[in-house]
Amino acid sequence: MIAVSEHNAPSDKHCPHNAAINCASCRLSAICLPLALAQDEIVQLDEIVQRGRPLQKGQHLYRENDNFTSVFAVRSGAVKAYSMSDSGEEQVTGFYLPGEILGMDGIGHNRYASSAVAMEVSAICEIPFANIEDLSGKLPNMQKHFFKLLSQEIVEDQRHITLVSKHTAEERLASLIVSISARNARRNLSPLNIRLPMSRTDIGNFLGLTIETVSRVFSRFAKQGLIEVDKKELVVLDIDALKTIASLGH
Amino acid sequence: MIAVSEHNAPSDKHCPHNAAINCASCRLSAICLPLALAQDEIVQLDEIVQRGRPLQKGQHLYRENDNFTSVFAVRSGAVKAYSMSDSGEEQVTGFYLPGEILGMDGIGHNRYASSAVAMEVSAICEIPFANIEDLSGKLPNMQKHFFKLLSQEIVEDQRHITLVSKHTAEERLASLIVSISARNARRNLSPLNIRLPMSRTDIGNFLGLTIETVSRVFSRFAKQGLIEVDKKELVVLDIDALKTIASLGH
DNA sequence: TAGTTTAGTTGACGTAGATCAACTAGCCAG
DNA sequence: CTGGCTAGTTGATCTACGTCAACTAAACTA
Repeated sequence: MIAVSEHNAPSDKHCPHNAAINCASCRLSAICLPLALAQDEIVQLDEIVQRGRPLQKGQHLYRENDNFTSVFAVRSGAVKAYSMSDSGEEQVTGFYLPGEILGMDGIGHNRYASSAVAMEVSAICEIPFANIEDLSGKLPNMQKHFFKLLSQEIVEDQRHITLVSKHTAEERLASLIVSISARNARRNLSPLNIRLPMSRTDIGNFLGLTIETVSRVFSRFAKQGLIEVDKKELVVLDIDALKTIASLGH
Repeated sequence: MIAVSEHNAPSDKHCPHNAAINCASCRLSAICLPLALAQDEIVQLDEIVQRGRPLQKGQHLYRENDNFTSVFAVRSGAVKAYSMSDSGEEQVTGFYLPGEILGMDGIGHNRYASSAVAMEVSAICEIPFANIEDLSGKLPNMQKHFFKLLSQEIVEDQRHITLVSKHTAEERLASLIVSISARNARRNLSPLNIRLPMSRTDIGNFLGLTIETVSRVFSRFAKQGLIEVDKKELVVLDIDALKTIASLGH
């Protein structure tokens, strides 16, 4: 009934898992490499980007404490990053959708600080970091771009701290829905028909809530006519109401 | 009775507020510029670092949405960073002690994402970011150093997310005490005699707790013989117990 | 096609920490 | 020294969310 996913059967040449044999023609480049780079600079970047076989659901891109070698761009599908604390609990640190870049937490100590796993079949671009450093020394725009990417992740993480430490369950979930909706819009997908690639458990973990609370809040939003939910398919009926809830003070 | 602070009366030439007329002789450089730079590279950095008058308590270093120009290193004193959400609540995003660097959240959008205010009289080094970018293009070690700094802040923020979303009040406060103790040790100050530069309100805000809960947990720790507290002076009696509590799963 | 497993929902109840409120101790102004 | 102000402490009560438990429905398998 609700059908949004663009990643179903990797079959023909138009399939996003195989499309985009280079950065210049990749329709995600506007997200992945915003404004920063000139045409000839993109060509240089293109030479260092590696495009592997699609990852199956559940396959890892890297694991916590692996040697840091590369950052990764999601081309299609969806990836979850999570880390394990001393005490053994899992903390989901982020969801990465097409056009988004992950793995930068590994730069600081030459080891990934989190693990990354495909939540569904995903195509990934791998960018060896040594080459980024090289290229950044030569291309000021490239350097600037990665400084920005890192800085933006800091700002997002700090917003997330506010979210989980000062906001109610409803505000947290509304905020996640609004975020995914906006990221869909950025890729020219419907901001109102959303396929959630992650489980309720992952959502709860990410938002600092239990699975039961997530489920209850989904039900409550549905009862209030803000959304329709059917498993992982989500129809947003009143995005403005959700935005209001999301930015409500505590 | 307990006296730890090194920042009392800025008076003579040995006062840390005025000391260190250059990076090479700054006793904090080991924290501020770890390993990365060669001697002659430090000299180049030194030329772009600006050292202003000491900031008085309550004075701002920058404010949220100000144009981003520089990052800052704390030379003495202590600085608090905080941001304001749409809904108007304050979120303390970090405490910065001597040798630590702040302001990097401004790189991403050319505006600071937070405000920074001195919690006590503080001496600050200002490093214009345009110069850092320049120098990073020339000195690979410099570039690498700032990539690392940014990445480490991401990792810390993610740990903080785990702390506030999955840990109890006792675990959060123990974690903060252990962190400040370790940062004291790094500067060759006593890890057990600590002066907390921030108010209970700031601690609570940072940890996602109310001031009352912070107060109660301090009292409980004292009753258990783990610490002695007198206002902002803190004596750690059992650091191992605190470390155990801090890393306890939820 | 029955039987098991896995993901999610819903309800009843318990609890950590928030809220509200009273109180104490410095500390500055006059 | 007195009165008001600010920062912190402590107690009594309330509540949002966690916990525990029962249930439903796909999806997997044998």
